[in-house]
Amino acid sequence: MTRAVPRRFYDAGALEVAPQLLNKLLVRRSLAARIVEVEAYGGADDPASHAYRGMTRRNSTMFGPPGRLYVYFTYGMHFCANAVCGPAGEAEAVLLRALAPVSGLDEMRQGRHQGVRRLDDHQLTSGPAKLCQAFGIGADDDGADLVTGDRALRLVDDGVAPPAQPGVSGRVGIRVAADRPWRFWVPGDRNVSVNRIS
DNA sequence: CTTTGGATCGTCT
DNA sequence: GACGATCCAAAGG
Repeated sequence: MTRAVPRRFYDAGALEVAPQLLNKLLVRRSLAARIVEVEAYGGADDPASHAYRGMTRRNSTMFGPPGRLYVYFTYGMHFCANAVCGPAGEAEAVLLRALAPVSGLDEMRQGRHQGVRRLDDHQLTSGPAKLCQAFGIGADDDGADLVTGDRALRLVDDGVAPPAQPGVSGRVGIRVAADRPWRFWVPGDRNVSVNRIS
């Protein structure tokens, strides 16, 4: 059975919500994929967070109510997506780093028409920018409500529990506070983006 | 197999 | 004006 993830799920801080997000499903129309890797980002207390230096036009969704999607543009060509957590104003969020495709693989493959070579299933959503390409997530989806599905993006629970003992490591791709063990993944899943442990 | 560099531009200093 | 919560292809061992 499948049920929507309720608003109160996001009330806790990002560090608490992040591992609970593992094995939940991201759904958009006929597309569905299981969350297998995430990272927690704090607010004013986390130097690696976009919210560290206060609210700006770019990060304002982080400062809003929980349960919404914070989408940002980076490296001149990539989007990444986060689930906003905690009370409004705290500006905490969980970055979706990797998914395991469940349905709609052909459409995901189309969204990711990059090079000429054929992509294996486990390469469709195995990275924060890749999963946005596969799901067609862009600037228009910043602020999307994951509970009401106002942009067709929802998080649902199909009964698969989060792993009792998730993989844990420092966060990827940041320079400051990289030692905080705030990255979590489903052990053994082939879609996890980085397999180095540190 | 690992390492490196290019792409590409909105955001903040 | 510098730099990213990245990805990919090409070069190197």
